[in-house]
Amino acid sequence: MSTAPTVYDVAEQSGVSIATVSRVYRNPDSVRAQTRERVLAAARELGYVPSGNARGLASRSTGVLGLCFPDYSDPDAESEAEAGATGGGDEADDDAAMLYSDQIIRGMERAARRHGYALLIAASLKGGPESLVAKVAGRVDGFAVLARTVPTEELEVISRRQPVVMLAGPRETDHLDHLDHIEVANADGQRELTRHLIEDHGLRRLAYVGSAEESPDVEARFRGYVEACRAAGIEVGPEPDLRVGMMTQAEGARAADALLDRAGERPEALLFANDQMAVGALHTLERRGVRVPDDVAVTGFDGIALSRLVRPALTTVRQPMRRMGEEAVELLVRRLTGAHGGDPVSMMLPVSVVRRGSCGCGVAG
Amino acid sequence: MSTAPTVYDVAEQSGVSIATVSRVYRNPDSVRAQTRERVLAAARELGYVPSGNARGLASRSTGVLGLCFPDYSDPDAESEAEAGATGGGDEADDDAAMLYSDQIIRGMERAARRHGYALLIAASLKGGPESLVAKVAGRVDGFAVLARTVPTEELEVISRRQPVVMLAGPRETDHLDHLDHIEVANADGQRELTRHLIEDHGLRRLAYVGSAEESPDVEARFRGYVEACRAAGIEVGPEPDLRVGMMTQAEGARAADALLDRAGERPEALLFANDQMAVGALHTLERRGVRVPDDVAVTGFDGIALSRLVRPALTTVRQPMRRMGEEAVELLVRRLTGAHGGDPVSMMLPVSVVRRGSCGCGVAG
DNA sequence: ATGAAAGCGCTAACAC
DNA sequence: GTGTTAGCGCTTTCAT
Repeated sequence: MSTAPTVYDVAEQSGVSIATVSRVYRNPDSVRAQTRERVLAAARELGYVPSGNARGLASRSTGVLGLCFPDYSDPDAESEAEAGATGGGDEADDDAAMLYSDQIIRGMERAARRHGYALLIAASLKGGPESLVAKVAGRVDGFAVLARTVPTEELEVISRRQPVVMLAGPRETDHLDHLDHIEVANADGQRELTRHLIEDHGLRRLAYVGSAEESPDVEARFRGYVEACRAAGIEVGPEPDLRVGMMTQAEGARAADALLDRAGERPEALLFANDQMAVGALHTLERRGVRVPDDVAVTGFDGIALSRLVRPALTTVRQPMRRMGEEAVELLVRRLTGAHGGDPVSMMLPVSVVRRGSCGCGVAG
Repeated sequence: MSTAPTVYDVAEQSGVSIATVSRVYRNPDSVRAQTRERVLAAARELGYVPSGNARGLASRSTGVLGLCFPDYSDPDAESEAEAGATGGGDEADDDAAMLYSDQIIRGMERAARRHGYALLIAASLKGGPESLVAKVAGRVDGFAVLARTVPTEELEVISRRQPVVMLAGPRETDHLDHLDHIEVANADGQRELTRHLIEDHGLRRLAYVGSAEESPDVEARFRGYVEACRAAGIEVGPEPDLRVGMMTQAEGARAADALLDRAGERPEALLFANDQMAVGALHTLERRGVRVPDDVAVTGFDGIALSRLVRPALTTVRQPMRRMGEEAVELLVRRLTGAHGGDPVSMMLPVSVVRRGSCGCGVAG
């Protein structure tokens, strides 16, 4: 790979100045047709491709939007799902491993495309002072970050310089007032799902499995659960019945074991703060010969693809991740085109309860 | 948004030279700890974020890999699938709309992440002389292109300057000898699927629906079909029984109509060159009261998520799109790290036949 | 319509 | 260890 040709090479080859070469690419109409052709011909011949970097540097804009997300590689989701959650070994399926972040990527890509932007995606990796965000931030016109991917303070700094929209997580009123923010109605969803279990299925002994890590989303879900219980006159403590470390299938499986082995009456329903745990629990339950939903109902949260593939299919709350990605782009684009003033936008996306077999509803899906 | 701070600002603020600031970020250990802290502190205070563009320009490398793909927005796939292919209206599902390209993106993202690269994705959009590739090419260290996304000659030019791997499509021996290339075993897959229909289900009156556009992949599939027929002593012409324009659900539906309305005996099996058409056909067949697979078998190709969701589930050939994305990155990374010499690599990924309801096999999935 | 020249913010030799 | 000095390839006034 010899050294790449530059504007200078093209200029020389076509007998014009570098300014003209530049114009040919940026604003073709400002150059006489004949000149333009000469330049284009030379460019073709030399194999000239404008350097995006040089361009970005000189023009301070890249035409690229970004997305940073945590390195969510849940080994379970990526392997177990592929190993065939449907029972058919040959059904090993990429789709089942579709993650959260993949849906957001899809949404952002589509929306970015509509607006003529490309999308730069990067998952966090541990690294020096040069964190992930910095890498992305330095290469895009604006970007979205999944909550808790990067230190808040870092975002604080960066968002002073370019549009940033925070995805999920709560609005952090403390420092990040100038950040746009999109979240989903976690509490609403979990409340409605819980209400469904209580009122429609007549269940009253419920157990909730949350997370040990600080996660505003997960806390909001628990809050919704509590609200629904109280509204129905069911007593609940201020804490989930169980908190697990990772919200993975493995932990969910363990959680189910723990809950069933507890002294006292067995719960009629196990509510998990996400689908992965619920799926893990399903495995445990099957292994122990506990029937779902007859002996115990199980519910998740998220609406990942896997939730529909397991048997029984998982009743859950679907988060509009794709839509979130789209809205993120819309927000960024609006900021970049100077729309809505300095006031930070904050939106909450509605979720929907998906009733499937694991709570005792029909066999849809 | 005031103007962003630069190395100069940080240097001044911390009383060092810009070179030192640069070192702190690129090679922290080459700077005395104390100095480093001062610099980092200043950076934090000023809200300094290194410019990826300036960096790329100066160092001629970006740490980013790219992917260009066609603007495949099949309106059917994106809307009809979401409208609930499963019958449950509430099952509106993002997953069903998972495209081809989304799987490749997933694969590339995972692999890129492992190697410390970010991924830049861009779908083609009509544009001036400044085509899509140029935009991507100018911002990445190397990239993958889905076949037929960009003019061959353009690729020819660019691939002289940076690693490019072509996805799908045949190797173009004419001009693009220095391009790496990954394709899937289209012919093998269609041949095996056809053999299955003939030998295992005893069907002999088959009809093949291909595409009118030039597509080497689609042609290879047809070739596999022909081979299987001939091997079984079934006569077939040199052309598909029908060629449609777009390979969309709508066209597939129309194709089914056309085939059923033809004079002569009704075919026992309808083989489509992709899943989307097959799904469209399923709709038509149901509308007309033709039972699948009892009256006629239907098969697709690709293994998109939707294929498993329709009823009956579609028998198809699964392409390892995700794996393709991963391999693409591996190839690019190897090139970038100077591995395997100038000789272009070409690999063919195996596919697998997925037997489901639409051909008369079990009810898996 | 086209050219000249001054950066854009950073890296990379090379000195010290 | 740290500073100096050239660029990297392009955009962009400002002239002409």
